[in-house]
Amino acid sequence: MSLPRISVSQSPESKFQEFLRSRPKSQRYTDQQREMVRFIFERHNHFDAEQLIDDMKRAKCSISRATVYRTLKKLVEAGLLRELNVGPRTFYEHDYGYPQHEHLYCQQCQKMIEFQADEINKVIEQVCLEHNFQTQGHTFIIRGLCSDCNRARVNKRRLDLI
Amino acid sequence: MSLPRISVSQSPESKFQEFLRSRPKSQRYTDQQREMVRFIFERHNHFDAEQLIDDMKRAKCSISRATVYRTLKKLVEAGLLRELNVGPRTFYEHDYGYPQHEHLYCQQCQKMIEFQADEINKVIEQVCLEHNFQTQGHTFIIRGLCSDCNRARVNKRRLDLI
DNA sequence: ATTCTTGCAAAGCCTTTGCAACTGC
DNA sequence: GCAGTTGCAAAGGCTTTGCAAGAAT
Repeated sequence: MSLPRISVSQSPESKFQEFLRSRPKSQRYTDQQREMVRFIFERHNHFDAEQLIDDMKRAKCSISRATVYRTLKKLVEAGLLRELNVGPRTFYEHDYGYPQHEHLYCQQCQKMIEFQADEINKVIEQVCLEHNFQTQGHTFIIRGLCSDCNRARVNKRRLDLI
Repeated sequence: MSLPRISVSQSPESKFQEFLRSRPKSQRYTDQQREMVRFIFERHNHFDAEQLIDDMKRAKCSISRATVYRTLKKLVEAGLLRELNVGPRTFYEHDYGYPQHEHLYCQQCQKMIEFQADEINKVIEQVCLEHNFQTQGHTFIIRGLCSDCNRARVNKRRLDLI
């Protein structure tokens, strides 16, 4: 959507298959999982489990709530999706084939805006070194009002004053 | 605990009282709230609602689960506490009287380590400028293994090899 | 006296789980 | 055919809420 894709050698689907095969107890790639992976990687956006279930239902995909939750978990493990905790909600977004980035989150319209900032990685590296901490991931979210919502608010205030 | 307090002119208690009085519909400062504010600000740590309820119960404070949840919300609004979303869980920590900082979160032992990094603020400032975004707060959490857990893991691996 | 707060228990959300039927390998 | 997966519905956490009784101003 906003950032350029990274070119990757495998399709998300085959990468997931490979992941499943590589598990200690080899796992199976089912029709439901295939449908779900395709559905998710045909779009790029941020979603949570319930939204995905609704969207897939609307698109006439036949998959149960339980399977969606189970498969989301596997997709995160497989490195295809990234979990994002905004407030108490868990969102998901593409990880595989998409560059590292952070988020602006509009508390008004719930929009997520992606941005890249290399300085972040330097900070992480340095702090981890200092604290002898072995990083496995990070979350950086800036909350506030996006430009649209901000403009709308200013205009409203202006009207209120008349 | 790890960072130096900031000197503040008011006690958390009176700051909260002032906040309550200043509300559109003036709100009341009750015994339960007083007990809770004192309990929280006597220590410095990260906690979630359920932990707090347990701890207060153990300390023989009489306050109901519902009131704890209601009061936590007010304390955040009042600027006394800060919400922290780690995974799907909501933690709280002192905000009033405590300097800005970010967190390392050990996924093994759940420890929270605080650190300060001014560069973060520069990044925020610049990104917000670029996107015409009005910031209201941010979350920056680095997840991984703390030095203790890391050492334990390395030792375990060493033993496994013998 | 009025209006806000409390405590309780019930309801709500989101997520996980036990189990019998089913399906990929 | 075996082992892993599905769908269902029930159960689990955590949080919110309706309401009658109680407390602050």
